[in-house]
Amino acid sequence: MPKYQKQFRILVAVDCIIFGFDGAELKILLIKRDLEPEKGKWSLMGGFITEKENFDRGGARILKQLTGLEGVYMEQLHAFGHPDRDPHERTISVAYFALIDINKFENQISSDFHAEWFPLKKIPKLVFDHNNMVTKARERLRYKSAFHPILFELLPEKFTLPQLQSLYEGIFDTEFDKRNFSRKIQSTKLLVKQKDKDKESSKKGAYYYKLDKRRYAANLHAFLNIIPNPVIFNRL
Amino acid sequence: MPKYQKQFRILVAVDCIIFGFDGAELKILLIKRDLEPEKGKWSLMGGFITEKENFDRGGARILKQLTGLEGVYMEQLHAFGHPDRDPHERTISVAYFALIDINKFENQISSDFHAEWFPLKKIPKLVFDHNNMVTKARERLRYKSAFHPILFELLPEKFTLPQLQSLYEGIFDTEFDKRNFSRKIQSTKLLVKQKDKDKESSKKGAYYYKLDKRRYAANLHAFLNIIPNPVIFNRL
DNA sequence: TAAATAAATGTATTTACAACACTTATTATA
DNA sequence: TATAATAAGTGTTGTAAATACATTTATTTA
Repeated sequence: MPKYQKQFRILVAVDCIIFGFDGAELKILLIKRDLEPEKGKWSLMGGFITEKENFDRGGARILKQLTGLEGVYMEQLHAFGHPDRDPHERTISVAYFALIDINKFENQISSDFHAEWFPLKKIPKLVFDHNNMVTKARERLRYKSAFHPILFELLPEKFTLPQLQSLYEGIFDTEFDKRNFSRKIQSTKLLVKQKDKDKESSKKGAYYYKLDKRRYAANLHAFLNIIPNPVIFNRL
Repeated sequence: MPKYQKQFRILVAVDCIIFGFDGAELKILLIKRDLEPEKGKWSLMGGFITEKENFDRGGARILKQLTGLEGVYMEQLHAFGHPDRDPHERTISVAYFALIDINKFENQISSDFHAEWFPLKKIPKLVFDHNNMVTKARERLRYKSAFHPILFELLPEKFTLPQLQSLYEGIFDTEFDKRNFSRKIQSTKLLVKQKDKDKESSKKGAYYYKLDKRRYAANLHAFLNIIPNPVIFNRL
C-alpha cells in the first residue's frame, strides 16, 4: 500500500469550551495545568487525539474526563491551525463546545484537574490560542441560540421562565420584555408547565417547566426567533 | 524546550469544495487524480498542509493552484477526522468551501488537474469521504445563504435579478414569487441598478445590477430573510 | 394588616410577509 | 406592418407576527 512519504505529520489535539449556567451567570470550565509545558496557567480542557478515535469521540472523551458527563450537547466549533499556536511543537486543535447542566457536573472528578468555573466576563489569560477559542465559542453560542432552541441544555430538568429569560439576557447582554419573551417561548410548544413552583428566588414563586422531550428531539433544528431585532451578530 | 514525546502525529490535509454558478445550475469543481493512491478517481482538490502555513492560507493556496483565483470568498467548513477516512494512512482534513465567479476561472491552469465542473445533482462517487464533505458544504451553503448575502460571490460583476433569483431557486430547489423576491433583495440596498440590460436571455432584456461594494463589505454579516417560510433546514 | 417583591397575564398598534395579475418592451412571424 | 410570443417589471391588499405597554396576583415579612 502506498504511503505519503514526503509529507510531515502534526500533533492533533481536541479542546473543549464547556459552558455552564449557575442560574445567574454563564460560565466556562477551565483547568489549571499542573504539568509542563505552561504549568500553572489556565487552559481549556483538551488532549491529543488517539489512534483509533475521531474528533467527536475525542471531544466526548475529554469532556467525560473532566466532568464525568456523557451524552451532552456538543458540537464542533472550528479547527485552529496557526503554525505557532503551540510554541513547543506544531499542534493543530479541533475545538468543540459543550453545553452542560452545571448541577450534574462532578466536582470530585474535576478536582484532579484543578478545574474552576469562570464567568465569561472574567476569563483569565489562557495558554496558547485558547482565548481565541473562547471568543469564537461565545459568538457561535450567541448566533446559534438566537435561532435554535439549544439553551435548554444548560438548565436543569425543571426550570422557570424567569430563569430561562435571565439566561438569554445574559448571553445577549440585554433585557427582554417578559410578556413577549414568555409568549415566544410558549409558542414553540417545547415546554410543559409543571404544577409546582420554585419558591427560592421569589415570594410568589415561579412555575417550573420541563422540556417536552419528544417535541424537543424533533425540533432541535427548528428555527425560532427569540431575540427581538436581531441586529446583533458579528459573525457566523 | 519540552516536547510531547509519546503522542503520535498525523497527516493534515485541506480540501476545498469549490462552488460555481453557470447561470443555470450550481456546480462544484472536481479533479481527476492522476497519481496514486486512488488514481483516476474523482476527488475534491486538496493537499497537505505545509510547515509554515495555517489552514486559511493552505485553503487559499489550494484554491489558487486549481483555479488561478485569489481573494475569493472562502470559509472553513468542518474538520473531518475519522480514523479510516484515508485507508492508506491516517489523515485528517480541514474542509473549506469557496464561492467563485465561474467566468474568472482559468481553464488552462485547471487542465493540469483534469478538473471538471459537475452539477450538484450529478456528483460522482468521490475518493475517501469527499462525498460527505460535499453534502455538508451544500447544507452549509443553504443555511448560510438563506440569511446572509453571500450568493453574490457566485455571480459576475454585472448580473440581473432573474439570474440571482434562479440561483436562489436552484440552491433551495423551489420557486419564489419574483415580485416578493425583488422586493426583498432591493430592501437590502446592496444592489445598484445599471442603465444597460442583458438582452441574451430574453427579448425585453433585464436590467443589470452591480453590488454596492461599500455597503456589501459592511453588511457581510447582515441578517436577511430571503427564503419564504424557512422550514427547510436540517443542520447548521 | 400593610408593605414589599417578583410572577403572571392581555390588548392595541405597528410592521413584515405572502399571495396575487396586469402592463411593458422587444423580437419574430404571419 | 400588425400580431403573437416571451420574459421583465411593477403595486396592492389581507394576514400573521412582533412590539410596546400596565395592572393584578400570590406570598412573605415587618
